[in-house]
Amino acid sequence: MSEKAFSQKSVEQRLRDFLLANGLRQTKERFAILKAVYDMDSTFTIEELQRALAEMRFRVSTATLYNTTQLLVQANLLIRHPFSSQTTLFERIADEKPRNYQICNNCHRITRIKSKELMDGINSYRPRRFDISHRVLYVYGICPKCEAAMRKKLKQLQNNIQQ
Amino acid sequence: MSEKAFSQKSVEQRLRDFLLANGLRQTKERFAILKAVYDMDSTFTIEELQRALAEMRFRVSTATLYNTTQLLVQANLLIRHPFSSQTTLFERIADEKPRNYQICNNCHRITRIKSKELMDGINSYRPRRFDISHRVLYVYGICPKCEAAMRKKLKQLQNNIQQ
DNA sequence: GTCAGTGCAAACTTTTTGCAACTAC
DNA sequence: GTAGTTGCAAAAAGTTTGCACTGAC
Repeated sequence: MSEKAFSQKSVEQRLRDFLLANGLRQTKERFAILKAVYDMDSTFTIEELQRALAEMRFRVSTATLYNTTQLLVQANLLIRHPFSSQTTLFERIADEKPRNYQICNNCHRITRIKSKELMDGINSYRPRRFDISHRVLYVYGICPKCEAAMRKKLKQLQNNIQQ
Repeated sequence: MSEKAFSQKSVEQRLRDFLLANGLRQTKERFAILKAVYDMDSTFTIEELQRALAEMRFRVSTATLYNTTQLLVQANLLIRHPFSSQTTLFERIADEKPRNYQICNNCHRITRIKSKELMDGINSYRPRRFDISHRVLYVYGICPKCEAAMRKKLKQLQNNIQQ
């Protein structure tokens, strides 16, 4: 599915189309998981997704969750994130929202970048033979908090040497 | 370490400085691993790094590899990638090289994007209170190969329905 | 009725941890 | 000498797999 077609259909319809196009079945699990995914408002893990479904009184096995999230990623309804070390983080694909993140190398805190200029800069890239679903930018560095902490530490060390 | 200071020092010197600034020891393991990392020319896993070190006749434990890669990431000498599901992929930080990747949602093939315009668009973002080490852009979508395959599949399906 | 999809549990892979031994400072 | 580091092995965490059962088509 191309980027432009995004907001024109409901996510349920998009899933239906995807399943049909690929000869896959329309199971209640898949739609329940889709709903749960779109009820989450930030990034989430498989485990959190399972808890959310449990609160909806919908039990699904872990295996199905793994299968289905993979499927939703393929259907461009879900995005799979890098940040964390062990666990995979997911996030629903919510149309126009810019997906630009700032990540601290030290404390690993993640913040969204809201810069129209940056967004435009990224969106200006339009390859000919590659049907883009979405773009994600990660800006790594040291956040102000950690920077201050490091500076302080270094200063202490220098004082120790001088003594 | 700020972006500008990048190419001015050798990687060994940068590691030395980082260790000093943080009161950490200068062990032969850390420098051997750094060398191995900078001898790799593409992305690599922990396991591949261990093999590379073995070829250098340098044995290190897995635990040390995990510790040290984490340390190198903090020192802005190494970057930790998202792509793969299970295994973490690493890549050395090699200065000016653009880190813009195109990833197929279907076959997961990764290609580097070489677009000066895009690079400039991304680099124009300069936050005030965040010391950037590097930027990574991931452009997700469907590659031409998979697009063709999907189109074919859909066509076949439609033919089946018509029969 | 058939076969894709699901649940369950076991297996597997990757990463982390605890502790004794080592070594940079 | 004394911590910070390392190696080893065991444990933990996350993900995948095999198989029997279920339900979408």
